[in-house]
Amino acid sequence: MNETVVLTPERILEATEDVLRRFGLAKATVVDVARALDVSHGSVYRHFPSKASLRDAVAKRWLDRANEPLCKLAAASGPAPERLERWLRTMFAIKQKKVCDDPEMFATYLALAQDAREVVEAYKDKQVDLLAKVLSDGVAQGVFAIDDVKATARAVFDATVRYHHPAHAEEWAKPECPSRIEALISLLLKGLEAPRKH
Amino acid sequence: MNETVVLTPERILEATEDVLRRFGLAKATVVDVARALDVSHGSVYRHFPSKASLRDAVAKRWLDRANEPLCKLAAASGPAPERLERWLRTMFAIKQKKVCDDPEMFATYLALAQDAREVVEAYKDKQVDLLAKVLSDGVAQGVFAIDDVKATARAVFDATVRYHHPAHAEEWAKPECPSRIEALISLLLKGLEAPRKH
DNA sequence: GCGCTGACAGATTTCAATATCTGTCAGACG
DNA sequence: CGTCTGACAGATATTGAAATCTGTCAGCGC
Repeated sequence: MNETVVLTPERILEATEDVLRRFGLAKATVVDVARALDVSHGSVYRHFPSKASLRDAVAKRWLDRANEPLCKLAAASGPAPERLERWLRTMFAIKQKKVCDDPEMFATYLALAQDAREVVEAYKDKQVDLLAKVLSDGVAQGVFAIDDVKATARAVFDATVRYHHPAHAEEWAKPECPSRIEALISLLLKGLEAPRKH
Repeated sequence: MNETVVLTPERILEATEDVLRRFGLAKATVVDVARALDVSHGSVYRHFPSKASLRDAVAKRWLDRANEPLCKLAAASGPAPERLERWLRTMFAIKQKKVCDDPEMFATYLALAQDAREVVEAYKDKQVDLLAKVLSDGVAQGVFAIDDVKATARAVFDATVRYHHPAHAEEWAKPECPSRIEALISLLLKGLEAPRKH
């Protein structure tokens, strides 16, 4: 079965990710991808209409993989404040890990964030939705007092931009970073909390 | 008196600012500055040891001018929450105005922020100090409950990064921006506020 | 037929020669 | 004397010609 290996979008994405990692976003070409797959570059265009769409698809896959732990956390149960804190810290950790371990892919993501809005916007919206889920759980539990959950989820996302937006990546390794994250999270939690009943 | 106009650092800075505005950061050269002043470029190097130091000095002047209204606001009296909100909104407005009215200088500032840390770091520290001043006034007034004023001032500064850091400038013109600022500020104020005594 | 190839036009990138700029300094000029 | 000039070396930027890449498509081979 499969005596001659078929060319699938999946295989192309795999090869593209390899090529990107090997040559970097700036140097990688569609011809390189085709060479890696041992086909003509015309064949690649049969599956993806443009180089940009190929790059976007790779980035989307990468983002989806990165996002998985956050989806799970948002779906979990337990006290909302703890879950929110955990969710935020996990998001920061994922980003920081990526920027260290997979710098070429991170550069790709950064370039994408700059000139191919749609994919990244959708991804952000998804994350805000996850945040909103945790916040509304907190409201249901009576531990958060929030008027407009969606707007507040956005506000939390905006407030933490410094620790998840790639534009600030170079600051994440600094020694004072953890304590600043600490202060930020506790300020935000205090702002979300419902007044205690005693 | 002053029959032959003397070459002062001040005059050089003036001319440099003009040249930057005219040609943009990428194209402006020390030779251009010298030409504008009708001296040889060697003379400019008598007052500034390098092109970078000249650029930094121009940016510092520009930042100081921009900062002035914020200093005044921090020094004012009145209820801290209102002053904090006003201070933040003023900072956002200044940045937004600059990016519209003076795009070349803003580009200079952006480039500076990327590769000449010191000047910009000092400027940020100053702003955090101003914020801390307002917060500690609020503590004195009994309207803010804050453990570590300095750390909280940093947290507020970090939380609002999206609306004052040049990396996010392109988002400031979007229509949903004001309502997101609204949500962010009210979340932060809620986090700072002392529990009401009734 | 279906999927792939390879040649092609136009756009983009590379590369090396050339020009310009940065930063220095010995000496002119007042 | 102190300030400024202008020539200089090395670094950086510009330029335009050649190479490469992107995206298309007619036609080959299974």
